[in-house]
Amino acid sequence: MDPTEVSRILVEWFEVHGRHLPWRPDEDPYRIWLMVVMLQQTRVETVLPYYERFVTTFPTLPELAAADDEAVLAAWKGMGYYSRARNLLAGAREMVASYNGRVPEAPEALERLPGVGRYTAAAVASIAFDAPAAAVDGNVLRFLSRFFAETGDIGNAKVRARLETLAASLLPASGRGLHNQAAMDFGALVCAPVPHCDACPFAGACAAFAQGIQADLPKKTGKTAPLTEHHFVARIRDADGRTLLHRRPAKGLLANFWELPNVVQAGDPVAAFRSAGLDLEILAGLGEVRHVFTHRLWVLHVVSARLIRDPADFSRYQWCADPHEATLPRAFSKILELE
DNA sequence: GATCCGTGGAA
DNA sequence: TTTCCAAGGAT
Repeated sequence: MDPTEVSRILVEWFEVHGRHLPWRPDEDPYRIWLMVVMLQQTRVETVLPYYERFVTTFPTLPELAAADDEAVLAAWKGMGYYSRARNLLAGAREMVASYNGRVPEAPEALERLPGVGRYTAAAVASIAFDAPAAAVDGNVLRFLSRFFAETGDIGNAKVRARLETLAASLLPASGRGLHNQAAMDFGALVCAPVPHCDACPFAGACAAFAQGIQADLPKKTGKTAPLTEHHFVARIRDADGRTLLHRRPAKGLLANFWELPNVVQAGDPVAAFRSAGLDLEILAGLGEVRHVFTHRLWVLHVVSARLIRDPADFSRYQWCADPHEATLPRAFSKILELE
């Protein structure tokens, strides 16, 4: 099938069946950049309400650039991968400092911004400026690997390069943003992990379908199972009913977020917390909470407790009257729901 | 290249 | 219940 024909069919499919995101061709590149970043590893349905909330809080690029870290994270709260929010803020400030407060048009310039990789640069440049760049995300990789019967591992760099070349060969002479959106949405809705070949306009041209191997593609290496970690978590309240919170380290998992005090499970809770500098009287067991991250499974053994004396260094602690109002990560808000 | 970084929906 | 994995990027 001719590349022009492939693109035409994709765009026609998109016009009828596609999920049109809340932007217009002439809309603010800032909003397109924001949306594309939010969509990284996150489903469209999940993103939409967050997007509305975020652009209401930060309607323009200069307003985002002028915000502080806390406000941006608060607007992002609940979407996960929080480095995206920090990079967004850093990127906005860089655009103000180096690009006259505008989103740069060239994919190469975009890719130099924090949090913008090859895919995001191509998506923003094509959608906002009709740049000739192919946006190759997971959906497109799936569609291409099936359409061309690429049986190599899509995690392999050479295989990836082949598929990116094929993606570029499908780009139309104009309307690249529409083409890219169509290809991604087609991969999400039709050429899905479980493919809907009965509803696919390419069934007669798809090399994998011809061989009956479409369900086995794309090939990818198995991921390692998440590491299981057991923690004691303490719901510690003072005489006024306030809950003790602890600020996580500045780097790593859930960096800088407030959490309920917790320690790796070792021996009994009293000894484990004491080795972390907390002298507690355990009042009761509150149950168990499980939380899965991409590469980690937390099994949280929750107790209620009373603080016998303040920790020597209280700088990373605070008493909180209403922890439901704090920006606690999901793993810890689950614990508040135990009671 | 391998690992880290969240969360929630679907099968 | 478990498993997969989604409009990926940084290190």
